Amino acid sequence: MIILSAIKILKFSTKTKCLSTFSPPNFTNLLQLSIESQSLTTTQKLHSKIIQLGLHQNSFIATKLISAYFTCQNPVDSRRVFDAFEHKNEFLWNILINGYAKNALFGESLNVFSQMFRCGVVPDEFTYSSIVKILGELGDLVNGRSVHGRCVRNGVVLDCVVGNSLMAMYGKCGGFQDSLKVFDEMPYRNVSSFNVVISGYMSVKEGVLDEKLWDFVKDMLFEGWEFDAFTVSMLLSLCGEVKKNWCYGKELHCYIVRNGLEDDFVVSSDVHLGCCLIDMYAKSSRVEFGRRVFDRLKRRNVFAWTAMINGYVLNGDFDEALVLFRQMQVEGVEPNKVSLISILPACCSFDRLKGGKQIHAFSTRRGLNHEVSLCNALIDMYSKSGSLSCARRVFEHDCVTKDAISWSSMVSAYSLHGNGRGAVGLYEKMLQHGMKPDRIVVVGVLSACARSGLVDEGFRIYSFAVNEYDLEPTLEMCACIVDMSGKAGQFDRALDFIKTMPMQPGPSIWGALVNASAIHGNSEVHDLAYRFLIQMEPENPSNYVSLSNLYATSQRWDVVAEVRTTMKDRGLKKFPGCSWISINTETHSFYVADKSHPCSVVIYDMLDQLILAMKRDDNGVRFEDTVKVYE
DNA sequence: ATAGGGTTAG
Repeated sequence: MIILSAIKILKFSTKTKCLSTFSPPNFTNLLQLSIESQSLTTTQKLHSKIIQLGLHQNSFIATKLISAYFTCQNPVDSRRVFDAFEHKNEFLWNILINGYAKNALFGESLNVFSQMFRCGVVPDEFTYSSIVKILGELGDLVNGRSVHGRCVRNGVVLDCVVGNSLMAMYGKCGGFQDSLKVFDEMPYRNVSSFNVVISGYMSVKEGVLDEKLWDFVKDMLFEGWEFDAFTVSMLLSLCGEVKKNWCYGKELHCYIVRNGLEDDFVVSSDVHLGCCLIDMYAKSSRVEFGRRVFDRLKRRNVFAWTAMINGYVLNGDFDEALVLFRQMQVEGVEPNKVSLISILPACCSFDRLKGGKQIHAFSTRRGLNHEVSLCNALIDMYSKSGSLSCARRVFEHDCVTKDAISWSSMVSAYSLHGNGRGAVGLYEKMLQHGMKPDRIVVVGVLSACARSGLVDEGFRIYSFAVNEYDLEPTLEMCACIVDMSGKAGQFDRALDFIKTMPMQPGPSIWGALVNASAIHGNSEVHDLAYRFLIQMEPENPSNYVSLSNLYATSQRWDVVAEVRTTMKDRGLKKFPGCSWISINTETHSFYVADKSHPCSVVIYDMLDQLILAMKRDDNGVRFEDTVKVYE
């Protein structure tokens, strides 16, 4: 609409040849409109008019024109305008550097920077802050340091924004200590300086630093600084996590309201903070509070919808997530890659496979199906929905470039489907492709070995990963080994392994052993493992239940009663596990020995027959054939 | 005009 009227003005003025209408300020306004609407054709029309009228040497107009071409992703034309301009000032050079950076042409930006020197133009603080940012984006610590030195020598380091950009650069290049040093030496700081430090603390992401970050934020408040939207959004992202220090999500929300920061997303259309709030509430299991924020947003862009959908998914409300996913499209917001990745876990069960396939088809139509992160989510979805073959198809055909997650998702898919050989085979293939195994894929393949009884394979894979790939063994990896040997009844091997483990065995280790010894009826190992387990986790009801179950199988009812009494004394209650199945959108759930279902008699009868069939299957009769008889 | 913040997969 705006741009249409701009063109109308242009046509009218051309006809009337009224030159006063084209005084420079008007042209800059028109160019500003074409920047805001990112319209290349308007920019080109304005450009030709400007040349016709001989206004292309006007520095205001040239600047806007260069910016306009950059925002229309036409850097070549920006450069043409720049080159044709005769009296270039540093302002114009800076525009060029930034324009290239906005188009991710960082190399060009750096070229312009050195060209500036050759032309005898002195870069100013604007130039330096941009260049430093670019070096940060490139992770170029070497040049970052040398430019820092130059900033010190020519004095621009005293500029607050240059200081902030230097800090950010060091943070992105892994030099957080250097970043703190710059902060300490800054003569003038603003809130952003503090924000950069906070962001640095967060990207280092070590548990120890959490405490220091907390202290830093407290000091910031103590010195009288006020959080701005950037500060709050970063702190909010720490709140959903299970770390004890950061349960301040609600307080931060209050801060937002008190300090008028809510206007950003309720009055204006900057929904950034709103998204952070939705995410924080979702991660704190308070998705309904997030929904209230969502409903109040002035403008719901794809980020907002995705954050809300992801919130419902995280909290297990898959139906509501799917409702919102449809609604966002009805309201004309196009889901992006992240939206699709977020909704996919809502389709991770057999009864939702159809929905998952629809998402897959949708992504293919939008040309997103080769995106590696989306492929990985699809592999996981298909695997959890029971379709190993579809998972494999995505892995082979859609997933053109495979990353560590692609391989590990596919390995886990085989594991989940009880195909240990398939998992091991794929893992080996991954190594042949020159992919370095990480702790997660190793856990995936080891759990596959445990499920399929591939004990020797498992041990071989473990020591190869540790010795040849310098992989630090994790507790989870070790638990897999113990689980694997235990399930195969090789308790000596399991116990030997526990002795040589590089870390203290935790509940997961003893739990695996308790489980395995219960299966094999090995009461000696069971007693040993159980003693450790109870000592470590006296409050976990599952531990007592497993003990009681073990003694129940050997009809030691006296011990069973004793365990139950202990549990009662300690006030522990175990909620029984349950299975469910959805038939025609109705969900039926079953507990152990549950006879409450109206069709209970028929169901148990079928179950007995199936068990019989499976037993017969052991003797070479095909299970599928037997089932067919019952259908 | 320059710096700092958002949704995602094993």
